[in-house]
Amino acid sequence: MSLRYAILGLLARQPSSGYELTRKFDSSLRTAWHAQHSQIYPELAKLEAEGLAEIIKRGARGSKTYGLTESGHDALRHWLVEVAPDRSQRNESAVRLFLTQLMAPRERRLAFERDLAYVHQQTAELRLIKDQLAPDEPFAPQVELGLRTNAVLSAWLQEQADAATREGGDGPQ
Amino acid sequence: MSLRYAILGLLARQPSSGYELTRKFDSSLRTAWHAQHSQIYPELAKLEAEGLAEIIKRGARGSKTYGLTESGHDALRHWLVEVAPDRSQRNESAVRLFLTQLMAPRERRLAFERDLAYVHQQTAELRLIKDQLAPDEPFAPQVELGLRTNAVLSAWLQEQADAATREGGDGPQ
DNA sequence: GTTGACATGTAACAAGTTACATGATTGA
DNA sequence: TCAATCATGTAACTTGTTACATGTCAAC
Repeated sequence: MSLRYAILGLLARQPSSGYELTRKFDSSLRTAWHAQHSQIYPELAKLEAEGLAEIIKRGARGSKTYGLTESGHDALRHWLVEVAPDRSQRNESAVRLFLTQLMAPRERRLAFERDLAYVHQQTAELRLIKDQLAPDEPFAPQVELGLRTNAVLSAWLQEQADAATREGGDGPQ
Repeated sequence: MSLRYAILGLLARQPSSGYELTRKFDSSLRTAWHAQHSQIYPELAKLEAEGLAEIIKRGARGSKTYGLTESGHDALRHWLVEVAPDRSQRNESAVRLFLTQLMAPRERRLAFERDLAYVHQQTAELRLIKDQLAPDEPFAPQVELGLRTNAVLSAWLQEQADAATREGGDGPQ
């Protein structure tokens, strides 16, 4: 049911259309939860049918902006405060890291460098977000956590890439 | 298809039964991928039918120990080296962190403390694993990464819990 | 003898992906 | 007018969860 609450949470922060939610799942929620538009639209319809969300504006090109109803806010608060978190994860990159020792040093080095490039790019995006943050923005700590986590990850990946090189990964490049 | 490769990867590290794999998904792979036995047994059957895994031993209580075939090793290597990683994630705890500002200071503080307890417990488990690691164990760097990531996370959670307390979370305990 | 861990499986359902399908609006 | 982006939806399929179902073996 996390998709449902991720949507309720995004709508609580800012009323949005399905299209806008889809982009938010690809940007701000990228590192937390993934969803396609084909999953979002039916869920919005269900939320509306159950009275947790409502259409608050119909705009151009048939767009429908949804906002939370009172019971939507209640359901979200209840989930955040009372429901025990499900700690299970699905993270393919982590599976790959777990299995890197099965690769030859050269392939392993390349895999670490590929991940490093991804983390660097993500860090650049986070820095951009941080610089554009309004001074009263309550979202700053989450950005800070992302930057700190990325710093640790990228240092580790660099160490591992170097170790793989020493083991016979025939040097950088 | 990550489940398939997670299983192939675990079998490459060590031939195992479905029951043993189920426990590994709950322990060593806990922070990367989650799977129940009801998903693992049918997947093992498929892997065998496709010639990627084979039963190498039948033990007590009907247990079947699977190992990789040559083409199983090839499929795994191909995935690790050639297939572009899927970076999308499903992490409910991250969704919750993203939404913490929607809670009142008191509830927020309790949520951070709940997460802190979980991270502390997980850190203790990792330290235990680290101490029991054989000196030649190639898995040590992954444990180290877990410890470093947890250190960053727990420092951040503590800062956030303190901030929530200052905002009106009526003090620890 | 009965509890608990070991061990494997299936069926019904829910969640998520991929592909298909359609149409509006903007800017070059 | 053409391409890109905005905007919503559905259908077929795959993946994952929950619940049901069965049997073995060891220790108490």
